[in-house]
Amino acid sequence: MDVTPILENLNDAQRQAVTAPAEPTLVIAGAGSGKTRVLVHRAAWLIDVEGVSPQSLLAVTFTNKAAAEMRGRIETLLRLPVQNLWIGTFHGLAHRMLRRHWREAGLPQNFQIIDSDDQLRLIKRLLKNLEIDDGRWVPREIQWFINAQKDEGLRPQHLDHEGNADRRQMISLYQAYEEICQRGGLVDFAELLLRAHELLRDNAELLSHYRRRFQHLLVDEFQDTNAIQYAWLRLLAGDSGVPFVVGDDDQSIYRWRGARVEHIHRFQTDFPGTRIVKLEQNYRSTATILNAANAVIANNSSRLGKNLWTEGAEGEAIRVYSAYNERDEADFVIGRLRDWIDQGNARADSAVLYRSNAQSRVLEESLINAGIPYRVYGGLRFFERAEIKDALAYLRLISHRDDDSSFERIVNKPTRGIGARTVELIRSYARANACSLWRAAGAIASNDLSSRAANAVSTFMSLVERMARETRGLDLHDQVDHVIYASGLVDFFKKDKGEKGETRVENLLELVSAAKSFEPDPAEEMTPLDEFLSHAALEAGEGQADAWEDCVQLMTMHSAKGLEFPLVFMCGMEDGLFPHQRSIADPNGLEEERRLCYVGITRAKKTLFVTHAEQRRLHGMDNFSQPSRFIAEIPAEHIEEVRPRVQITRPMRSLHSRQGLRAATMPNDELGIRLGQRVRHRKFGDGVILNCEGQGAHARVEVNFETAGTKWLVLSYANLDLM
DNA sequence: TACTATTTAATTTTT
DNA sequence: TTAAATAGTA
Repeated sequence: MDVTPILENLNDAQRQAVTAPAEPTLVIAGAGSGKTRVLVHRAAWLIDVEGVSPQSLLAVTFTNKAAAEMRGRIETLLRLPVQNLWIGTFHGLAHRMLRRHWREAGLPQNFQIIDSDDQLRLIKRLLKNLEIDDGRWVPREIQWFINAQKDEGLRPQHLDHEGNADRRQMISLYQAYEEICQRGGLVDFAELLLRAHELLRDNAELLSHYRRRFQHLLVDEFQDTNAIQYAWLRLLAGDSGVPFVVGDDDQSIYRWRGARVEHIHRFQTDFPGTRIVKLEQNYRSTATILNAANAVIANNSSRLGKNLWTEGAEGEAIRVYSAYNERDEADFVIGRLRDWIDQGNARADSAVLYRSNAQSRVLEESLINAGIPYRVYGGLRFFERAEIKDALAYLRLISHRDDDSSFERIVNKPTRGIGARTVELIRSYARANACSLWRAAGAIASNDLSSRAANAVSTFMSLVERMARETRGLDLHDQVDHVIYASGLVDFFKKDKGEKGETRVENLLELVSAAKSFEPDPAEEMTPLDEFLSHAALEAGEGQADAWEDCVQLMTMHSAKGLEFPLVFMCGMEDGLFPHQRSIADPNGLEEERRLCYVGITRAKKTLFVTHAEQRRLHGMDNFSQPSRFIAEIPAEHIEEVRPRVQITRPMRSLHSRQGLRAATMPNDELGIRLGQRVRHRKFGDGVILNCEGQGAHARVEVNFETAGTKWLVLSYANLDLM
């Protein structure tokens, strides 16, 4: 057998991992060390060389995109399509099992998946039903609580209120939420995992079937598995399954949503004799960038320990720029981007990273002004758009009349005279009789409603029945097409004035094409419609379109994980922003921020700019902050400070206040600025001028405040009062 | 029911 | 600042 294609171009460590014997294996893979590569080649090795049937392989990835990419790469390597190979996210795989064994899992055959938005609505409705004050019991917090419990594998009955009344209430809300979901055949994301775990745990036959089937379990991004995912994996592996997991403890950035790095440690005790392979050679970044990243992450405790190295060049120094404010910061970024583009580089090879989404705004404004095309990652995705969810709700109701969450969503959309009063009556009937809203509506329409309301309700119900009848037997996309018109949604959004309505209609039409290109899996026993609906919930689709255009990439550092760019900017590197204020006090939080910083730095292949602003407008308030402590953690020899501020001669359009304009044009002495002058600042209080430099718009003064300490302030922004 | 004024709160996000 | 949710008004 010729194994060259599978092993060529692998380094020793990679090869060792790929060809490891059938024993539990933990691959610690640093950033840019060829992690995905190892997984792909491992799968190919098992199939092609070890003769393992694709059917005996289970591969888990973090996102759907990663799953699709992995499948593609395995097929390319093997030069044949691999059927019967289960690759997917934990959620996707759990879903698959639940569909196959819905009966054993205690679910209705056509159970529906709800996303976090649906979940939140459901919780809000629940609170209203129980007449619980949603000011004291914040829906988001309840949602958070429920998901956190599920992530840990805990049902309400496992929870103890610990004598705490608030906690007791939370638990009973969790319980009530579960009952609603069960009645409506609704399954949220965490529930998929929890059910799938219970399914295997409580069904010895199923468990042994799957254990026999899946000999090899490949897991990507292992550091980001949560408790229930890990438990499922361990259960599935049993004593005979061979887990092969790949992860990087230094890139664990999702603790806040249940991920536990500790699983990397635990893996070694749960699977005695685990073989550990470390991938430390980096093929992405320059030595400078790697050394900087290594130095930063070295400040974290309890690491597995790993040092990235490269055979590549040292590369250029990391450039650090201190901006006056966020606009100056943006201007700086735009200037460097211009240089980059002028040198003939692709815009798409550059990325601007930030800690929180709010920071993108200023950058976007400047990019628009400069006429540089850009794309912002994140935000609403296709299947999350309101109009799409409306259409899906109709489809779901057609498939599943008892789906309360869909019922509520579209019962009066487009408006058909079923107002809050009527819906409230339906709700209370449903509550009293423990039935679905659909049934309640049917029961109530003939008795308890005013004739007008009763009429409206029965019109709605017969509309749904009619759509169900008329779409029966049609192709999926014809069903969708029929529903968006028959429901009146298209006309409803057409009436919306302006571009908004137009885009909504376009999106609805796009939904029809999505249905057209959707390929149902013949192996599944669901109807194509149900399969499409699950797909929509499980895979929300791409964010923005125009992915093909050559443009600058804007995203948070979280969404940058797994990506790489020749040119990278890390913006807003200030204490309070990054590390974020809410993480600073907690050592665990701070370490996670540091890992995020590590992720950010290691995105850069060649050039890295780090910027921070002395003053930043946040929530409408001016804030002054220190450069991020992470900057100080980068060894000085890798840093080059950029100081173009003396030459800046841009017009100060950004000045809003009259004082600002005056300060921008008048010489300092006329403003009364001299050493020793007492001044007052609205935030820092009283102080004395110690020093000053520059004239006009760029004049800065050093002030020693009585309470806030010594600070450099830009005169035109600081709004100092003379005393 | 729809529009407007007021209040409130403000990481990170995939499934 | 601003976006979203809520309360109040026509």
